[in-house]
Amino acid sequence: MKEGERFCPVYAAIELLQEKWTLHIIRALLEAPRGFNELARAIGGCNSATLAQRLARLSELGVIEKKVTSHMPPRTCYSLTEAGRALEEVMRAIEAWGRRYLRVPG
Amino acid sequence: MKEGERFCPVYAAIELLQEKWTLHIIRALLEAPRGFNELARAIGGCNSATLAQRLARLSELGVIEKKVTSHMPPRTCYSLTEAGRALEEVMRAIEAWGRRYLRVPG
DNA sequence: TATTGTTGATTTGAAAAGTCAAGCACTTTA
DNA sequence: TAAAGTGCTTGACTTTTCAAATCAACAATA
Repeated sequence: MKEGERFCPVYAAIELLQEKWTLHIIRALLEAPRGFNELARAIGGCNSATLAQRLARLSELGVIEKKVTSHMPPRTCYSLTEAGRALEEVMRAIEAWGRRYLRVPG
Repeated sequence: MKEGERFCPVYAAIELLQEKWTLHIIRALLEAPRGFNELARAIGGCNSATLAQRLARLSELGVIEKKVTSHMPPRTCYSLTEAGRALEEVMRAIEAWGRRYLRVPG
């Protein structure tokens, strides 16, 4: 919450997007729906405990959707909801900025 | 780095923006240049140790600029560089998304 | 047939990151 | 004269993230 205790959706959006791995998850899911481990690999090796927590939170907020297609062996599919897909504009802005202003360090 | 060890500017941009407080800092500085404590208050009470570290990193990457106008009593002014100002588009996208999709919880 | 490798998680203890409170040396305000 | 403000730094403490082990069931390999 913060910012004088009244709810600010922009502050809340920033709080959400700045959680570690969240933007990477969005980026990967914008590309294609994925399973749990597949997603972990796609975003560059997030550990499963953190990933599970992020996915739970994003699901709870209605940004992503989880479909279980098999129980044992486990098989799940995570995809973006409409709200999630709307983050494509944020991603595009970040991509454009990164390509324009970030260079290989050293 | 990650993503097969070759440098990906988009991955790097995400890594930068997902550091805690970074987006809040950008947002506050897009509004106006500010001093250290003023900035801490504006973004909702980030502690000084973390803030100092974030500002150092952003400065190093050329996103913000630090000007010392007085040594004792100390007085500094942080502002965005061109690269920093270019993040306005990212902020605008985040703002639009937050207002459209985030509601007061409960 | 037996081993190995998948799948989506959860649990562990240890490492890393972030927070908190105090303090610095000095000016301005009350 | 005292209190409050400036921009940080330091060391102790708490929270978050981490890698590794583990699970049951099946597929593919040896």
